[in-house]
Amino acid sequence: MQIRLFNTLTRSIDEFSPADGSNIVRMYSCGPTVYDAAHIGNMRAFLLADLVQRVMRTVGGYGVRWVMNITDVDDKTIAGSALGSSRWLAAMGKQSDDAIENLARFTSHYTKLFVEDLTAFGISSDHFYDQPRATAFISQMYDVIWEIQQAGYAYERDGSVYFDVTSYARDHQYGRLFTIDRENFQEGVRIDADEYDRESVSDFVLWKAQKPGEPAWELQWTDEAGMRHLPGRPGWHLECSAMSRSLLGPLPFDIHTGGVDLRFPHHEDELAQCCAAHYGSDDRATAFTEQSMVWVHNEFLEVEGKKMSKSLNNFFTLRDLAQQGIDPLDVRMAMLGAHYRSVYNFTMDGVRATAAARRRVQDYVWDLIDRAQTSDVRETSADELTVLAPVARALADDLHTPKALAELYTAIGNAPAEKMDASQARQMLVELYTINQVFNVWNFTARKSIDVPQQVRDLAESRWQARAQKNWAESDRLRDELANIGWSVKDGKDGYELKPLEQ
RNA sequence: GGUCCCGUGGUAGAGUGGCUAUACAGAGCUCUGCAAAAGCUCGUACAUCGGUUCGAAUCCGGUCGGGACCUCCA
Repeated sequence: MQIRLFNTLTRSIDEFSPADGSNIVRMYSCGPTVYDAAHIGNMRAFLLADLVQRVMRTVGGYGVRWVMNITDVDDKTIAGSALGSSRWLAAMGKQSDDAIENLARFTSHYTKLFVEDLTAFGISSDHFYDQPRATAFISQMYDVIWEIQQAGYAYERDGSVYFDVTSYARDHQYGRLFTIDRENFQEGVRIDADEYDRESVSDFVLWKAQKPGEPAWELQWTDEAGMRHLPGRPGWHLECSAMSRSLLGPLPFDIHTGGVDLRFPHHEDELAQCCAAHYGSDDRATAFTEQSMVWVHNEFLEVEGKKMSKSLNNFFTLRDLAQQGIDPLDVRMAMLGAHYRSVYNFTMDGVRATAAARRRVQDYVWDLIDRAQTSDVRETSADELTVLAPVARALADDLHTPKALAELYTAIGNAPAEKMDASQARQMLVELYTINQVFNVWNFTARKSIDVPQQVRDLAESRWQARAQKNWAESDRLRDELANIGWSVKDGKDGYELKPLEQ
């Protein structure tokens, strides 16, 4: 099915097709900086990335080569891993004298948490082509810097190397993902000019000089002053340029995802680097200078109508929510209830409502499995869908998950399980299973049989006898007794069903 | 200061010139000894003030409110 996506580069909803004409979508997603556990705002961005790649597979029928970077070197990770840091945890082991090793221990701790969070959030490790760490691609970053220098857009100052935005902007368009008012740039409220000594405030760092005690790698740099080694570490944008072209090249690849805040400066600078490096490389004759054909950005979320912030005490990680008894998959589905390009208002009531809706559909799935007398179902092509075709169409239309869910509920409402025969139920299961390859919030294995203690069985059996004798008082008494020990009983026509009471 | 987005029923959230999305919650009904589940039915919302129009939640302008970006934040 033809997929349409809003592209920040063109500012319009465009029909998607892979740049190289193949059936493989090459996609790069900005991942986390691993200095802390990811909060739900971060998770929304990763969910968008997962949604894109799942829609590409299931609705678009493509194969996907999906890369999500893990940033394991930056100011925060360096500060957190520094000797004597208050953020160093016992779980990270003992600190050594080697700053790079400390950085690696610190970041691998949070990388592990991150991978666990992804799994809990319904994002499958199997779907990744790679989750590269920045520090594993230092030499590829040297190459990018070298090429940018060859193109004439890099200069060194006090041991740091900067990207010369002014020169670049003379030759190429700068401000493609975000309208930049360079006239007013210097009046900006958050310029902290003392941090860098660069020629222009709009220049950004490619290689940041080492400060005492910091982990550092050696960049070999040659200019009019000769060749020297610059101990330092990569600038923020550099890793993404280097890793995306290393793992997804040749450029352009197809889709780049991230949060709206990354449009500028991060993504703007990233694509400028790729473009600049291309002009300094040996194969500049090749036609493409573009990094990615499509750029997809998700809006932010608010919490109870307010910006999420630590000072407002509304700052949540998935782990915080899990401690309050909230299933991460309910959070996933709640987020999918809002379009990715609109601000999503995360509320506790909203998640509870979503949990109820999710459970209702899950019960429907289990009812279908009972009817179909099998849970052995496979994914079908999105083009083969019948009753759920409108769901797939909504997903193909710029990932319109709220509309897709509405269509799903409508379709389910039109097809009650109790009116289906086995083959109808099987067909519906196949369609739901296929759609769930995108949503990934429902379970298609048969309803779990519950271990019922003998004592409970006995009480329930006595109650069934009492009912048969129309001894309603005794029956109700036994129901209360069961409730007291945590079990509910649901009467059917020729039997009853026992379930543990919800906590 | 500059650039830009948004304000919809109790809640969440689509729609974007005429045809009351959808879900959760709520009410009524069917079924049922009762209960639960399931199914059916219902509620007529679009910040505010003006304007354009036969007709506006939808277009235009003002006001109020929330939010984003403007160099390391998803």
